[in-house]
Amino acid sequence: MSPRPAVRPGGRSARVQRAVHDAVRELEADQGRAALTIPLIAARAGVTPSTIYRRWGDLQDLLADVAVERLRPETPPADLGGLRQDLEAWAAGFLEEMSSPPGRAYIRDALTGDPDAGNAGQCSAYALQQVEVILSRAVERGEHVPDADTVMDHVVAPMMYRVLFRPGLLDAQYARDLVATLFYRLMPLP
Amino acid sequence: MSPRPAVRPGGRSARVQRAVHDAVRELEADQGRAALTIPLIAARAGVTPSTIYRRWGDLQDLLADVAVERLRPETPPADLGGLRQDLEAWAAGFLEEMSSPPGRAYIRDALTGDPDAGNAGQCSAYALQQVEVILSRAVERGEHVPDADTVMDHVVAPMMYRVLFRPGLLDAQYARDLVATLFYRLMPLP
DNA sequence: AGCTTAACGCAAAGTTCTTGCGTCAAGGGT
DNA sequence: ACCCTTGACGCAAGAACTTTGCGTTAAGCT
Repeated sequence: MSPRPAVRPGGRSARVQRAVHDAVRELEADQGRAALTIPLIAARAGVTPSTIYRRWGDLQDLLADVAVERLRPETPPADLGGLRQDLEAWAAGFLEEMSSPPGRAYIRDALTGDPDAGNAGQCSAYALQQVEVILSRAVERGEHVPDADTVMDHVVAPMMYRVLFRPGLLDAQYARDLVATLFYRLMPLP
Repeated sequence: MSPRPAVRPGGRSARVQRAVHDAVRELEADQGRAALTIPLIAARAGVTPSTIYRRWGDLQDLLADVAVERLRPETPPADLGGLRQDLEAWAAGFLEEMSSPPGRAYIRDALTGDPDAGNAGQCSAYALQQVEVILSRAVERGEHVPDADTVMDHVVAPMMYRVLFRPGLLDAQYARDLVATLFYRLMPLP
């Protein structure tokens, strides 16, 4: 995993981490990402630069840490009463969030400087978890459901691919089309 | 697009670009990516650091430029006589290349520091082009073929998603399984 | 051949990064 | 409740990297 701290999560360390994360978000909003430097962030957070260098390593690692936190879903997927509706709504919201400029920036931050894909893996785990909530609710209703990996491969992956590699080919309908393809062609036969 | 030069592609500029690109690859092989710095690259290439700063901006932009060049396919996809065989072979080779440590590193380099996804878009265009070669050959044979975008969404995208977000879930069989799913479930009905 | 101008080298100034050392406080034990 | 151990922080000096102005070179054009 990346240099996520959490070694001694007590009072002071936690305070520093929060101050630094807040400083990153404030400066990012104020000055834009290109203006971010570690000395600047440290000054805003009220710590010395060397503290950040020691805990996070470099700017990329710090931004990756912040990005993963920002990409964590805040609420479970809405329950609309049926698998198809739940998946469509979740996929549309997910695509909306990920294709926005800040969303794309966070994804790229989470991907960079991360040889073993620890941060990126965490993001994928968040999405997988949301999908599994939707699927297990559908199972309880007695619906036929696809594998979570099938949803990841044929709904989440195409959206993320276009977000990262082919921006401009994205709208809310695309998410619904992928779910439709999942239902009409990829669903296990009942 | 990124600060790719090409403004005055004449003798000297071309020489400098080649020397710098070569220096990046040599140092990357010798010392590892973590050791790369612009002054080091400049020294190896026989230019002054300011030349690199002016032409490429920073290390990320330079690495992205090198990565796109390295990710350009060197040969058209093999013609094995049938769409399914061609796609399976190409997908397996593509996955093999992209999932290798250097492959993943190049992809991440191409993605980073690239707000408008110019470099990443180029990589996707390379893959699309290869797919289109395979598909148009199949059309000439009179085979039924899927859309290129369908192949991108349901074969290329899942592979790239796992390369970036879920390493460890990858083997050559996965590529073949995706092509099999394309054929049995996603193909247009004849 | 001469002209125009993008691109390069050099060097100085500014900023960022690294590192050693002393200090502080979190977590744990007596 | 108090002390002990140790990870984390602040400070400051030194090193490395980045930026920038200016003179020079050579590519592309007429």
